[in-house]
Amino acid sequence: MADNADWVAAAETDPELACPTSAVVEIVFSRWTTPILWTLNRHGRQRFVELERRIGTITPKVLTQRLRQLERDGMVVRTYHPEVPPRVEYEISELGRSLAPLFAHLAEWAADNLDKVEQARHDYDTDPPK
Amino acid sequence: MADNADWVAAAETDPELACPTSAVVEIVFSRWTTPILWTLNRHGRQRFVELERRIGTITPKVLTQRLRQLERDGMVVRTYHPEVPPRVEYEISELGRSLAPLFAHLAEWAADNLDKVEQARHDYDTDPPK
DNA sequence: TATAGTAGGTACCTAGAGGAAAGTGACTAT
DNA sequence: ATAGTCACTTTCCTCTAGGTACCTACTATA
Repeated sequence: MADNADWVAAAETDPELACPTSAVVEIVFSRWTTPILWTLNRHGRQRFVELERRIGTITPKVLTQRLRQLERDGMVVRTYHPEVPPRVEYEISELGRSLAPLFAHLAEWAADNLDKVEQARHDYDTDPPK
Repeated sequence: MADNADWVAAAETDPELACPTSAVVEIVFSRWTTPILWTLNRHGRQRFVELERRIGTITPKVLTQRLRQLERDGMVVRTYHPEVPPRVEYEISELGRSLAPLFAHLAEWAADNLDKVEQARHDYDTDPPK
């Protein structure tokens, strides 16, 4: 069903960019967005510092930037509690959750094919062309 | 089927990065790779300049870089014909073609949800929080 | 008194990605 | 003799994503 015909058909919708997925790739797969969405989906509603600690290597500045972007795109819902100390909670939106099957698909492809990529890299590096 | 359980199950495979899809995202969705793979899949085996013209805005330097990377990752097959002028043909590999359903899935999500993202952005911009 | 915790904001800096433009080599067509 | 083709390569330059470090206000705790 999701075969070559789908791909070709979808391509017709945006002939000028030669790739109808460019827009969605920028939204969904720009830097840090997958770990953030993944963590939010995995652990449910959580606070800024929890997110920061779970992702591990992200800096607060960048985490804020990405969360704002995801909020603007409607993928994440931010709830501010005006307390002291301040409390802010982030959760994935319905739109964000609608990516779950896609992410699962991606994870499945990775499980099936990542070792092939590794193998190809090894082959290329041990016997470089020309 | 591809629901929350899949997502969670996949997450268990790489606890340290908090996101099992990071690796595959870098391989498949790094800059220019989707337009290149899309064009290769759409128009079949083709030469460097054809690719260049179809993608439109890419520079030869970057196109070469991305094609090398895709070749190393086993997504693209390069064939060199030592003629004058030189002739090089690129085609998508079997591994690359195995991404087709995933890309179709992505295009489907885009068709269903891109306008929601647009709407969310508009709402955010016309009535910014706080 | 001073320190920690929270959710950021701000200023500064650097590395690296990517663009522009020209060059290359070997041959062909005019 | 000159120009053109192809598939790059090289050089130079810009831009920006992202990192480091420090700052904010307010309170509870030691």
